[in-house]
Amino acid sequence: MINTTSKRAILLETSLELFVDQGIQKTSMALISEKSQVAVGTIYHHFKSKEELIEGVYLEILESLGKHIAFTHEEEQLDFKSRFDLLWRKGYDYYTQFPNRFRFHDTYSYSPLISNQLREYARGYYQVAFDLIQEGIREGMLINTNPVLIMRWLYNSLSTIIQIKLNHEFEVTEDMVSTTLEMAWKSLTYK
Amino acid sequence: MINTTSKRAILLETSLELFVDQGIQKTSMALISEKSQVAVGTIYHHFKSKEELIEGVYLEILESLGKHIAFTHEEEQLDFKSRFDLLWRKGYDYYTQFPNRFRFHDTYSYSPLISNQLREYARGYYQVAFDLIQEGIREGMLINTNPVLIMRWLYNSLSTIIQIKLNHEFEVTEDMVSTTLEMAWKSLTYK
Amino acid sequence: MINTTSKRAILLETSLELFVDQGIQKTSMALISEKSQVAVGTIYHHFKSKEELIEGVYLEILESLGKHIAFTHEEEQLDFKSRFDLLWRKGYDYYTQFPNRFRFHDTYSYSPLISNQLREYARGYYQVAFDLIQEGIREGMLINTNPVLIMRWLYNSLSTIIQIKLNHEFEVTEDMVSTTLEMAWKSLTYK
Amino acid sequence: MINTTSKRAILLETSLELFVDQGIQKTSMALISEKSQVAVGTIYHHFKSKEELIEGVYLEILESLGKHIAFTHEEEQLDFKSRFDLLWRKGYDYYTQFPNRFRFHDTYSYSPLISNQLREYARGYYQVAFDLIQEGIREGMLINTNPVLIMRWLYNSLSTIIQIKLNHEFEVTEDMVSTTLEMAWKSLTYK
DNA sequence: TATGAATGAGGATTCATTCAT
DNA sequence: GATGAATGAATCCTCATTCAT
Repeated sequence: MINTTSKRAILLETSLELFVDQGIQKTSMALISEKSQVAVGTIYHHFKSKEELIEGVYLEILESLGKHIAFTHEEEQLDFKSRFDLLWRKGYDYYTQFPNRFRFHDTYSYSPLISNQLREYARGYYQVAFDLIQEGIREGMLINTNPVLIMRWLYNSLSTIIQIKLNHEFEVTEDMVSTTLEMAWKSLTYK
Repeated sequence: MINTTSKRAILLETSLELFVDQGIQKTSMALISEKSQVAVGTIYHHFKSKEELIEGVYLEILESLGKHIAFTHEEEQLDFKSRFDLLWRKGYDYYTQFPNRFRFHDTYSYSPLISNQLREYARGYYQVAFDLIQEGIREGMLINTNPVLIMRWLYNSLSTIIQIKLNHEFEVTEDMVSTTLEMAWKSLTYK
Repeated sequence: MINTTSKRAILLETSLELFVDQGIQKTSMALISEKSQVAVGTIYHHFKSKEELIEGVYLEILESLGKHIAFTHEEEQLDFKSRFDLLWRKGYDYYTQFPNRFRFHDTYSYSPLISNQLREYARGYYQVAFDLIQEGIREGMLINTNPVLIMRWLYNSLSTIIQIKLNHEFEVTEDMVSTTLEMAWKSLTYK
Repeated sequence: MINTTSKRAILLETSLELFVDQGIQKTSMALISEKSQVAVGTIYHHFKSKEELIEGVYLEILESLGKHIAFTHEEEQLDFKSRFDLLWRKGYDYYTQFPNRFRFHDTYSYSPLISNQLREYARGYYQVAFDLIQEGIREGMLINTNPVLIMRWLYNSLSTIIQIKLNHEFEVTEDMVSTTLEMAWKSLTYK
């Protein structure tokens, strides 16, 4: 049983790497089999189809992200701005720690390979972010516009700095990261 | 001669549509041939390979964008904030007018299907934006951080609202658009 | 396991036949698949490419020839002329028994479809012949000229009579075969 | 008219070179067009099809060979052995002077790309050789075996030394050439 | 569960040939 | 005659998926 879990994990990890490096469609099941040292037939024991494997990768990323950004009981007690910063930083940490997960999410989350239904379902994993945004609006801390817009805006602010970091376009200093966070905050608050 | 030009244009347009609707890799040359009413062999007469066709689509979009966002001589005379707004609005107009071009750019510009070299080359088409950003920093109108970061930030601000509009997640009002623009401006200026 | 071996053999045999009958290039993989009752994909399971299949046919022929012409321990004891005749006869037998193998070798062994490297490698299979030639020269039984020249000369002597036999240009009698062998011997010896 | 002739000649020469270098089937009409600087359509003005172009190359070679090996009136007066040597030498000269013609003939004259009918027809070009052989048999200068066998034997003797020369397997000295000629003569005569 | 040989539809690309200019 | 854009059948090869072991 432990082995099974492990094979599934190996497959997800190998697939993620190949998907990101050469694109999902160029990555054949045979290649995944070879790189992961798992027979093709075995892959199909764990995932009914390539589509399900892709979905598996997607969900794994979001589930893991969800766990990473969840607030502890203590953190829940912090004031709004602190939680806002904390959430953003947690997202930044997560994607920085797992660059391939970021790349996958950034490239494929809006591609035709991920169904709307799945995207919808995955929203649950970052409900915490939505809740925070809605609280902010309700309490007058954030500007009163559509939460979906704010959600995307926040993701894009994260994405901006992480893309630069991963593409090595120039060195990203801690200063720059906090600048970016401040840009996000400033743009979402009144004056 | 007119026909030749026209065939190339038809191919680019049809390809763009199919690429965006079903993904580049799922779009076969045979399908492009069928939808565009141009024989497969003829496609290869105009584009050496599928790869070159993809690049053609990419460059066409950016070249056309470049023309659209260029400032007229009169516009050049406007003050910084006016030009900042104008550029953002032009980008918004362009992508709103050509939704498929936006979708293509947003989905594929950072995928492995577009080479770094090509991306580099295409940068020339939106040099205008870079110039404006650099002027803003120099003149103290924009915060003093890396222009590439600001460039991406601006693109992401545009992308945020356009994605929502195109995905019909909710109705996007003119009010919302100007709010987004203001968010971008506010985040990039001192106080 | 037996089936696997068998499929490879069937493919080599079918390919040989088609290559000889209609030319290598006119023989499509689809046709080989059809005639051999082996799916196209399966062919590629056994041979990475058409090129490798061609090489497989070539090597199979030479390897089998090599086994056929090898001297037994007893034969090794015979005098030079006997072994010379024996080798030539063995070659004649082999190619007469497997006409397609002769045709393939005769048509393609010096075509651009067989790489120099492969040709070089295959030389090992008829090292026996080279050894005999060198012994003959050393012992003064054969004229003292380059062994490669003699090797080719011998092959061409064989080829002459087999071509005629296979093309049915006229009936080839045992008398004619031994005449040809004597022509070869006479031309390679002093007086 | 002079230009026309010239284009035809250029096409034949270019085709020959490409056929020999990469194989007939791998040589596309487009490539011939490019290398010869003659538009594709123009090729089809001179040759109805690729097949006819191949035949053109084949016939050109044999016709030219025929002219080269023809005896002058004076040469006709020489004794048999002298004419035998002369003919062999002329063949050797011709193919040495035009290596590609040799390679083409050697590779393709017995391939399925040259029809039996054409081969038959081309025989006329080297009738001179047949005549000499038949005279030799009649006069008791050559062994009494089938002339076709002798014809092939002679061609193969030529081919042996030319192949070695062209493949640069080792340096071919004049000594070696005359040795080869002597081998051919010795093998075809009584004692 | 695990394996990997077998499958054949489908993909990108080539190419001999035609034809309007 | 000369040109080269246009054609679409045919080619080599890939690949998701199945299944007997």
